[in-house]
Amino acid sequence: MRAAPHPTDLNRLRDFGLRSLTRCGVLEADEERTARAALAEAHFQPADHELIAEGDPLNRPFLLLEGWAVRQRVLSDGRRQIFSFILPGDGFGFCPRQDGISLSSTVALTPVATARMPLLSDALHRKPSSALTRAAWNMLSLEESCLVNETVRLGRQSAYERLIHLLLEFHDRLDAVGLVQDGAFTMPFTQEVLSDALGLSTVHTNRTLQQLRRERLIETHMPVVQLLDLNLLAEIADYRRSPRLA
Amino acid sequence: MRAAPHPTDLNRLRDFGLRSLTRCGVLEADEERTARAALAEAHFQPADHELIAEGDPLNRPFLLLEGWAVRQRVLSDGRRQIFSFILPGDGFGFCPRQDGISLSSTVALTPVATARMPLLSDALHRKPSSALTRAAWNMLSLEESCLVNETVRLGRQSAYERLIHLLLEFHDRLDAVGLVQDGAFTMPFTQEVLSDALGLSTVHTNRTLQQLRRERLIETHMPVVQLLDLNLLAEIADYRRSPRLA
DNA sequence: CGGGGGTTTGACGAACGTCAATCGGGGTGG
DNA sequence: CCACCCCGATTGACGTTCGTCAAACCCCCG
Repeated sequence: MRAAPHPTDLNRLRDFGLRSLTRCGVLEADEERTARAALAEAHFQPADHELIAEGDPLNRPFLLLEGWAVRQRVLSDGRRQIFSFILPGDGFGFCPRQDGISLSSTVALTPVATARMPLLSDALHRKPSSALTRAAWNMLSLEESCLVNETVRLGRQSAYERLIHLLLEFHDRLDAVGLVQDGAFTMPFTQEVLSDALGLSTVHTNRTLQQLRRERLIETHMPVVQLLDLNLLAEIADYRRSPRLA
Repeated sequence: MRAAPHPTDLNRLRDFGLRSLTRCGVLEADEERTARAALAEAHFQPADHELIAEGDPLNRPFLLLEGWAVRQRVLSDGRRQIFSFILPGDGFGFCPRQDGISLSSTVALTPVATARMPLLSDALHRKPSSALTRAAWNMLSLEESCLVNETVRLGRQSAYERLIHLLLEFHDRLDAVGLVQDGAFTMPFTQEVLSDALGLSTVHTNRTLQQLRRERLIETHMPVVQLLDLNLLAEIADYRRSPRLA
């Protein structure tokens, strides 16, 4: 828990949360009431907090309102693979099975604000026409498409391509929730985190970043990254915009 | 289309399909009728047939009754990444969104037998207590856990560990549908396919296979592979049995 | 007997990892 | 205000894993 946040902050977080839930259309009156009530009680956790541990039941849906988190698995000798990033507006902690067990752990990269959102797992089993139901599906579906992108990066792309591809994914996902300005966004974590997502050593990640800067494809004033030529970058990395973000 | 299959064959396939649908419990009477009707019309496709193309709508669920298929993406320069294998008893071609679009293509590795199974996507939106609904969720859920395993292999494991890990996954998944005898199973495709799943060159895959044979960890009489010491293999590759298979 | 696809081999090179030292900036205690 | 410290970024030297290329081999089939 952080220090008590300013009320204005809470309002901003609540509005942000509502926008995430209504991305597929307007909510029913009762849904909106429930959502507002849930969003009124935001939780704040510090960086490195383990939000979900391996083995935890996946029956407590959350909405991430602020900050970054990752889903990762740690091998017995300490190697870590980050396989997905959770960004503001993303849901996590739920799965369509009632008896789902997490096979990975979910960890906050930065201080985060989250809200319990039981609504999300309820929505999964309702009429597919409801806006909330579609929003919940969208979240699961985006997760899968990101996982597929990750396997392609890791399996068949060079370090150079991989890094660009991941940066573009960040750009598009953050852009969809209004967190990009002028091609610039915040990447509030160390190069080690980036390396564990890209399957590279930190040294090599560092050198690849330098190369991108030298070639004037990106500019960094950490933690802010700016992509200088989206189209060129997308071509280099064979990046395909995800229709799930629209 | 292959030559018309022998009726005994059709019966075997139908029974196999029913077992897959009832893995989570007995079906309702009407569900079973619908399933039997669908299974009565098996489709047969040759190897290399593209079952689902990139961009196809994901609204036609199938059940794979026989043979192997993969989901893959091909980069613009021809590099291919296979990110998941579809085995007998697995469902494919559906997704919880109504407007889902496939971002990858699904291709038969061998001649395959499939059955249209609209029942599966209907089930997604029904009461979570139904056996069929749980079976449908199970399929999607297994898919995700396999994707996570794949990213860990590709991102943080050596060629040697990767290969073992994937072989163990094949073993467990095939075992769950009765296609393993004595630790031996059929892997009916070329080393190139294996390489495209492991993110390796065929040459290196070949050498890694040889190493496993030399160390007497596996035996091969292609296309049959036998794993000689499951526990040792699992320890080497940090392999964790998936609870989703039970 | 010839041909073709898949497997195997060897030689070589490139991409990436490891180790260890250095740098740089923000925070902290004196 | 300054010295110190610590963590993360950076650099260099070197090693290893894995990729590439090209040839040979093997087996099945026509």
